Amino acid sequence: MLEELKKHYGYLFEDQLLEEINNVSTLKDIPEGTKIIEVGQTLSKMPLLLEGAIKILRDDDKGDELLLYFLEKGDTCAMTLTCCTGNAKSEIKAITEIDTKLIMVPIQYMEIWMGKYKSWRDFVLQSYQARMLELLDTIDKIAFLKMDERLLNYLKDKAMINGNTLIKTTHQEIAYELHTSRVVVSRLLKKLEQQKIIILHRNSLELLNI
Amino acid sequence: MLEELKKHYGYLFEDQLLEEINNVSTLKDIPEGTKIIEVGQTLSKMPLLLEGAIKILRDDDKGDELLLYFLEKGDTCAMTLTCCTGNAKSEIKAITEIDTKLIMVPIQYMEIWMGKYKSWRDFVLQSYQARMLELLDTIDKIAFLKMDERLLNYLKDKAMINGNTLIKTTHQEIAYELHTSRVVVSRLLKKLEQQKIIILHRNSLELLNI
DNA sequence: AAAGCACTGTAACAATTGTTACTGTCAGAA
DNA sequence: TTCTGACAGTAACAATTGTTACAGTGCTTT
Repeated sequence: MLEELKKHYGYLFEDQLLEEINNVSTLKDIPEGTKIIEVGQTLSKMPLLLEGAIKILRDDDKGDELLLYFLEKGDTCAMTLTCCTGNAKSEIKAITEIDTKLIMVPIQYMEIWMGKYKSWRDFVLQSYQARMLELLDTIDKIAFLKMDERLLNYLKDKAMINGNTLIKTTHQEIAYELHTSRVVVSRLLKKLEQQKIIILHRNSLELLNI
Repeated sequence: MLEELKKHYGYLFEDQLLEEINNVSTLKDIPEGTKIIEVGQTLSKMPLLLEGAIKILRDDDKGDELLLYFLEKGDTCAMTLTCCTGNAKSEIKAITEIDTKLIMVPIQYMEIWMGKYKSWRDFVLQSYQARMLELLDTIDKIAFLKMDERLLNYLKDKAMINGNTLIKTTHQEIAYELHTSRVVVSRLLKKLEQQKIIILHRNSLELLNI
């Protein structure tokens, strides 16, 4: 595990910290589509991504859902960080977008390392900042863009994360993540197809003109 | 100034830190309606609120605007915090909502105190967390609520912050902050008046049934 | 007093988004 | 093969939000 840690976090953390992480953490391989964090769940470990991608969703009590952003390798879940400084319940839902490899660190080390390692402090602050900017970006998209632009945006993000212009998903799933209805998604996707921006298949679609 | 610092931050910071803050900071009284931070502005000081309230707005290049949240006493601007860990440009606009008293701390101390004082670390992390939750809340409102609900929500927040159910503003200003049009706001306000939830005046309105 | 200006009310209409309903298609299960 | 259920296409309509245009009202300035 130390090898992989060094590969992905070696440029951030000193050897001593890498070793500490290695000593207290567990490595996990998680298949695509697995729910790893639920809203309201109490968290005792924070994830550090090695490979793969995770989608972070907002979920409210009435079944409303909305995609916030994706996490990639080198990222950590800032929402987990917040759990160490106050409320311990998750405000979000996290699902692996593709097969993912990550390290779980017991959250008590978060605080310990904050005092001990500047590199860890910087990492935590940098994570907060990155997630903050992602949230702002999400707000921009919801507030300032129309559904057709949001949809195209979503497809491009998805293609990027998956490293593939062939996107395997259903109209219903897209509708959930953009918080709209399946019919609206079908309608707009059809328009995108007419504009030769995508090609529609069953259970998948293809993004052209990347 | 030390007196006021102790009054508002004494329960958070140890005496030594309070004194350090006192030594390097400047106290400012800022009248209502003053723009204190603009989008794209480079920040060299971070504000700590003593009295008053500040509204934080998202502003894009095309003149779109959106209210994100309000800051009150004891709060700091997490967006300023992000400037210390990477990009130095502000992503947001800040305007005093009422007369405001605050301390400006040169940002280089942010990093210094992070290593030196646990209480400062906790404060910074706690600020990040609070602002993160505010942003999530903002996203909930934009994504899941209709304009009439958002409007009422906005009016209640505004009344709370000002400590007054008489809200002095124009329909146009509300429209900007909710990112909609003046006509829509007028229309919905009229409905709220018919439902006996508010009373409309010129340049102001009154919130009933608090 | 008259003019100018910001603010509000309202109508009429357009565009976008949401909803319901029904149809056809495809893939896997029985 | 037939049945079933998930998925996609489409029409028709409703609701919400955005836009344009114009009129009236109160305040300030000239």
